[in-house]
Amino acid sequence: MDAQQPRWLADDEMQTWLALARVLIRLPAALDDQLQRDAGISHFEYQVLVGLSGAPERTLRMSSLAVFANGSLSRLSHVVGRMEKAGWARRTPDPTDGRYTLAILTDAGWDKLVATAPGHVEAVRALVFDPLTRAQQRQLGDIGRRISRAVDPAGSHLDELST
Amino acid sequence: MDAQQPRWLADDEMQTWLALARVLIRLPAALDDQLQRDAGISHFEYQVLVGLSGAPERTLRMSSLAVFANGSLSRLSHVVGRMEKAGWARRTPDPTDGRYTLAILTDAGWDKLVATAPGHVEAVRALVFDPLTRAQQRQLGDIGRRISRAVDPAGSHLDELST
DNA sequence: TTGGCTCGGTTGACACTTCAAGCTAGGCTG
DNA sequence: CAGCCTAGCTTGAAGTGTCAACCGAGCCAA
Repeated sequence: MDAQQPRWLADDEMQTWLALARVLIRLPAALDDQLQRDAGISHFEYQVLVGLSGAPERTLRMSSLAVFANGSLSRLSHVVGRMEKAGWARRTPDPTDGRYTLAILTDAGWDKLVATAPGHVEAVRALVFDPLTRAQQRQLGDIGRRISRAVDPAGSHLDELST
Repeated sequence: MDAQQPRWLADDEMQTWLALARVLIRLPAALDDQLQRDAGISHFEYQVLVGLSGAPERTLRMSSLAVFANGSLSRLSHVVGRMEKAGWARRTPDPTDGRYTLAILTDAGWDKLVATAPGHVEAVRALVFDPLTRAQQRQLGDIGRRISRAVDPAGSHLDELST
């Protein structure tokens, strides 16, 4: 690193940041790969399945589902469109307020999730939890919530959500 | 969560995983936004600039650069193509072995990085380091390296790299 | 030296995300 | 109750990453 190098981080911070940056890139890619390989779906689609499966009537408004799945409404609309073609979901206007659209998980969608979830959970365990001590697992939760709060002060209380 | 819900994680693990999942999605997005807004470049392009800036002669083989920037050779090729048009880099066959291509940072590219880095470092500090205690910062480094190693046992020793 | 092999790199087609514009239902204001 | 406004959602176009096929330089074996 030469003398004109723009101001950067202290050495130990740099090591931490490099490790984190690698995780930020590689971990989602690895999880996506596992889902793609074993189930032919993206992590985002998986989150949509999980979101709907945990909701009453297996039904959620598109806008709520978008928040849950951490994506834009536009992206969700495209994806649910594809999932409708696959027979995993269907859409219908909210009878109580026609401005909303309800996304509903079909039985086929439920079956898809049941078939997919164990393998994915296994991958999360293998890549995230198993390499860490119990103490580190707890630390990671706290650290994640703190960073979350810094990134998006408004939405981070959603961390308390159930599945 | 109803009784037929597919097997999932224990409650505390679930909380940790949800927090981490949020970070995995939102933190890169936030950092990308900052770079896009302030400098009009993606995080990947930024990494390319950093990689070249720290190399001898500000020059690196495409394949080494791809590893450093955590991306595929194909992606790098497209991106360096765009950066060449912007005048930030140029390419030339390696004189010592024509099979390799050398990517070289131009003065304009160097200037671009110098103009961009401080703001980006600031964002990393604000979103990652500031919300954590010193102890957590150290923990995060260790945790990151462990997960890194689990995700990609081959490449994770690169964590020891300097910029 | 010539033919085949390996591998770094490029290219073009396809898929997906994003962005901006548009549509429609319901609320609100006159 | 008529017209406007807001907001949820959809849609099509444009940009970007991925994938697979391809190209060409050097190596090696016959």
